[in-house]
Amino acid sequence: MDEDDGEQLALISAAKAAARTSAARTRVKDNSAKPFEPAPELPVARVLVDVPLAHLDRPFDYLVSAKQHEQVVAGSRVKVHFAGQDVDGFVVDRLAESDHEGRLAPLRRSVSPEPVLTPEVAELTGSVARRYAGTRSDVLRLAVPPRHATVESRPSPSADEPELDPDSAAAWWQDYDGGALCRRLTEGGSPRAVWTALPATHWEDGLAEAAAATLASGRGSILCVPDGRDLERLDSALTRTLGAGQHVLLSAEPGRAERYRSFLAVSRGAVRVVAGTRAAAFAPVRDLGLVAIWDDGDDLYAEPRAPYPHCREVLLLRSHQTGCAALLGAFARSIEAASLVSSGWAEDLSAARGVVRDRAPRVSVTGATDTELERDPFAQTARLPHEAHTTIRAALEIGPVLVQAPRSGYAESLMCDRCRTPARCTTCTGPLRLPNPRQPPVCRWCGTEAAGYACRECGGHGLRAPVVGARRTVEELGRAFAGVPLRSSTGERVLTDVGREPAIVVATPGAEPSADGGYAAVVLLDTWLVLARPGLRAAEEAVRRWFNAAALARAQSAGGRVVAVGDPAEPALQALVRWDPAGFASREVEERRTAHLPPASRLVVLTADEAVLQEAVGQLALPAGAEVLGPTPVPVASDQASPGARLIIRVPRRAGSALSDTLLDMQGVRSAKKLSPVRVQIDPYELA
DNA sequence: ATGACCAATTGA
DNA sequence: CAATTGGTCATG
Repeated sequence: MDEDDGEQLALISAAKAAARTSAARTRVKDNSAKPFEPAPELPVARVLVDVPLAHLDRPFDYLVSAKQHEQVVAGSRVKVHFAGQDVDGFVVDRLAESDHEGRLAPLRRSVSPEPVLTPEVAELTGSVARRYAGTRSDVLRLAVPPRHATVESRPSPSADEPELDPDSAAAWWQDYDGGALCRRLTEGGSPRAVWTALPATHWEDGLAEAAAATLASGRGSILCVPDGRDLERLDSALTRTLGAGQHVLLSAEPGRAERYRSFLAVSRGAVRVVAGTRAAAFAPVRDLGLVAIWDDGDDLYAEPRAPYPHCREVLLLRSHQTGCAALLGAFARSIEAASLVSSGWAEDLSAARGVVRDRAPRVSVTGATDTELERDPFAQTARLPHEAHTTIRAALEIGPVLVQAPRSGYAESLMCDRCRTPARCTTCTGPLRLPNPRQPPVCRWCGTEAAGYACRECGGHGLRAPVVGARRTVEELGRAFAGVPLRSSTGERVLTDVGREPAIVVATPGAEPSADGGYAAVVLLDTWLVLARPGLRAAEEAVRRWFNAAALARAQSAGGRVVAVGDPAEPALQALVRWDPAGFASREVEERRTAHLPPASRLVVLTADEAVLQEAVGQLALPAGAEVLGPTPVPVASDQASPGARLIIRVPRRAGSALSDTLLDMQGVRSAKKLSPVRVQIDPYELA
C-alpha cells in the first residue's frame, strides 16, 4: 500500500516536472532570438544567491554562456534571476554538469570577473553561519565589502620582497618562552597560544614581530584590534617592523573606496599582512599562517549585525579550518581565552613570575572598607582616599599620573549611601535611577516607583548616585592639585599619547593614553561600582579594564604605583594586586562551568512575542541535556514600549552544533511557512 | 520574497 | 459558470 502510494506520488511529480520543463523550454525558445550558446567548458556555475530566507540558504546552479565564460570564475559576482526578481550572487564553483534535475536558467549577467570570495572564505562563511544559526547571505555581507568599480579597474601595487631581520622577532618575544613561538612561526609551524603581555610593553610591536616571523615563512597574517586608536598604533608598529607597503588596514573608518582598495590588495595577493578591526577576520589573505587578536575581551569584537558572530570565534574557526597559528593576546585574560588554555587547545604564553614581578608596578587597594571610610570621611565625598591622594602627590614628582574614572553612564544606577549595595527594584530586581532629585527613584527596567526605599543589606534609606563621571573628577582633582596640568581623555576627545612631564590625566576606561616612559602612578576610581554593574561579565570586564590601565604604569623599580579605590577583600582586586590575570580568569572559567554558562555551555537567546516563542520551542529537536529558561518579558528601558519576550536555551558545549542545527531547521521551516520571525543569538556577549 | 498553480468559495 | 480568494509549493 505504501509502495503504491509512493509510486503514484512519484508519477505525479514526474509528470509535473515534465510539464514544467517543457514549459520552460518553449519559453526560452519563444523569448530569445538566438539559441543559447553555453560556455565551451564547465558550463554550470554554482551560485550563492543573496536572499535573506533561511530555507533558501543553499547554492543554486545556473548556465554560463559562451560570452560569460571568461568572466564567471569561482568567487566572482553575478546577477541571477531568482524567484521572479534579479538578485546578486557569488559564484562558488564552475562545474561540468549540475545535479539539479530540472532545467537550468542562464546567468543574468556577470557583474565583474574579480574573484572576491576565495574558496577558503566561502567555506568560512558557511561555518560561521552554521555556528551562529544564521544565513550565509548575512555572513557574506560581513565578509565581502561592497564593490567599487573605479577602484576595481586599477591594479593593486604588489608589496616588495620584505627585508626581515630573522632574529628580531625571537628577541622581542624572549621574555615569554625564550622566543620559541616566533621561531616556530618562522619555520612554518602553527602554534596556538594565549599570550599575557607583560605590563609596560608595547603589545603592538609583539604582534608586528609575530607577523614578521610568519611572513618569513612565506605566509600571511590577520591581526585584529578593538578600535581605530589601537589600529593606528599597530599600523606604525607594522611599518617599523616590516617596512612600508607590506601591510594594509581593514576597518570601517575610511570610505568605501579605500576599504575596497585595501580588500583587493589582499584578495589579489599583493599584500599578505592585514591589520584591522573585527571585519578583518574575514580578510581573504593568501597562504594564511597566523590569526591574532589583541584584547579579545573587548566588547567591540561582538558584531552587532545578524548573526552576531564574535571576531575571536571567527578567527578560531578559521584557525581550525586552515590549520594556521592563532595568538590571543591581552594584558588581562578573557574567560574564553582561559578556557582554550584549560582545554589544551592553546598553550599559555606568560612570562615567568619573576619577570612579571620585575616589570609590574606596585599595586595597592585602598579606601572602601567600612573602617577606612569611618576613619577617612574625605573618601566618601571626594572619592579620593588619603592613600590615593598621597600617592598622586608623590608620583607627580617623577612623572604623569593616570586617573581612570568610570564613564558617567554608570551613574544612572543608584546605591545605598551606607553600604554601597546597588539599589534594586523590589518588583523585578532591575537597577534604580533618579529621574530628577525631587522625585522618588524609578526602576530602569519596569518603571516601578520605589518610594520609601530600604536597602536589602543594611536597611538604610539613603541613596546616592555614586559616579561622578570624568568631568567632575577633573574638577575635583583640579581643586585638590592646583597648579598641576590636567588633561582629560574621554569618549568624545581621546588622547593617544602624553609626555613624560608631570600631569594628571583623567580618562574613561578604554580611552587611556599611553605615557612616554610609563605613568608614575595609575589610580583606579570607583572599582566597586564597576563590579556592581548588572550582567554576567561585570567582574571580567572590570578586571580587563583595570589591567589595561595599570599596564601603562612604570615598573615598581622605576617608582611605578597603582592604587585601586575599593574593597581589598574583593577577589578581582586581589588578582590585580598579585598581577595574576590568568589565575583570575581560570577561576571564572570554573564558576561558569558550575553555573552552566558559556564557554562551558553553549547558549542561545530567542527573542519574539511570547506566543511565538512557545511555538518556536515546539519546533526544536533539542539535544540531550538542554535546559529551557523562560520565556521572560524582555527587560526594556521604560521609555521604549516594545512588547516581546525572550527565552534562553543552554546545552552542554559538545551539543553546541546540534543546537545550531535544530535552530537552523526551525528558521528554515519558519521562513518557508512565513511565520513571524524569531531573533536567534548564540552566545551573545552580554549574557555569555 | 515572489510567482505559479490549484482548489474552494462567492456572486450573478 | 466566471471571478475571486486562500493555501501550498518551488525558486536552478
